[in-house]
Amino acid sequence: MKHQEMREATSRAIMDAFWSLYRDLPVEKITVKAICEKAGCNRSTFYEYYTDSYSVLEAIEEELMDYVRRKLTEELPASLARSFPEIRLDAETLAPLSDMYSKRGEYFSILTGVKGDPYFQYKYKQTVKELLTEMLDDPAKKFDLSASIVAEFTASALIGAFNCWYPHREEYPAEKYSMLLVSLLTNGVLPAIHRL
Amino acid sequence: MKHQEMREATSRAIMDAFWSLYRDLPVEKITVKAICEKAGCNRSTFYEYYTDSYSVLEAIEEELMDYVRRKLTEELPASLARSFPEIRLDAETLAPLSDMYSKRGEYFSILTGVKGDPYFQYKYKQTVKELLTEMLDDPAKKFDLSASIVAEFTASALIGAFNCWYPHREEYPAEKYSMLLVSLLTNGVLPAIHRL
DNA sequence: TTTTATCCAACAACGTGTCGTATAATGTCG
DNA sequence: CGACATTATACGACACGTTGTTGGATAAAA
Repeated sequence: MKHQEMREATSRAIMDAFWSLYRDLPVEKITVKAICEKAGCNRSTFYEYYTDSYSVLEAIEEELMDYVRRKLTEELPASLARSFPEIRLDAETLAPLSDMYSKRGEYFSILTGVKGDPYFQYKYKQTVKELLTEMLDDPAKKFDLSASIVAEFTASALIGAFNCWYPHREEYPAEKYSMLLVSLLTNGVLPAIHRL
Repeated sequence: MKHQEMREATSRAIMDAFWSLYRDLPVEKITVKAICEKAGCNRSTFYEYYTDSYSVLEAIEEELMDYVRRKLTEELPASLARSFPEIRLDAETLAPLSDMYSKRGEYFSILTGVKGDPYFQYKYKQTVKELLTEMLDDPAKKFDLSASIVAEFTASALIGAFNCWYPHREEYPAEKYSMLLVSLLTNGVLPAIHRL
């Protein structure tokens, strides 16, 4: 095997080992030793790739965020543009989103869950917020605190709702879920409660 | 000083020491040693009160949640009842909330922030969700997944919005903030964006 | 032949949790 | 009131595990 391939393979083995531990344990309980035993590499080797357990988590998050950024700032806007002139929030238009969640759902679910990483939530929300504020007509409003609060409100709501739905995605169809979301976003929470 | 008073004083000194460290550091960087140096007690003494650093955080959260529960399930419903027959979401009616946030705002801000504790967020959301689902007319809906998603959506949104607003509370009046929230809840996000 | 990836063993440093013991203040009971 | 038991805390010591580093060995790749 070539050296470059080996580096990537080892780096990935460490990431995967970390993740399989992270499914069950909080970060602080995950030792470098345990990671290396799972990854099948020497503990010294670990330190040639990462500085500590947390830096593995960061690397995983960074990789995921690259994926998210591609989906949210390239594929989704392109898909929305195709629905021109109106913005149709239907299954076809939102395909990049459902694709993203079906492929990486577990990562989101765990990272934003009870034993997750608040710093990931922060980064994720930042990206969602950027997307939302870019949709504003008036560029001056982008730095407005009200706009910022609305964006944060929305991003948090979407993440929370996803976390609630994801474990039940088998019984509760994705179609129904995204319709509920669209309704919540366009009409507000209070009307939705009375309509339940 | 009486023994009981001493116990409470020591316990509180440890909590306060922990919190003053927690303002700057993530939990995993907070050692029992550092807590005891700040609290001015021996490390052995620490273990007579708590099992580890995390259990101090839990105690702080538990105390805060008791306060939250009292505000949300006693004072707020009482205040809402006084606004009978209509539910007025004005400053006077929402006084228990603004009181809570002005007194414990820093705790919420840090615990639900970037270096915060996702488990606290979970517990906090649970309480908010309980409050929201209790407001439903039809008791059967309480266990409905849709209702649960709407509640989670709302609770997450409120927490996120608060975190965004809190650091700017001096420039951005609480009145304006709560009006924005009421508008977001009753009319939805999308109309609010166009109205910004 | 040189560079590179990994392995291995050993190291000091640090934090952890648990002891046993000491001491002083507090509470109880005759 | 005074003797005794209880309690909160202090102190020092201990074995243990994890950490991050280092120097040297091996084997494959360039």
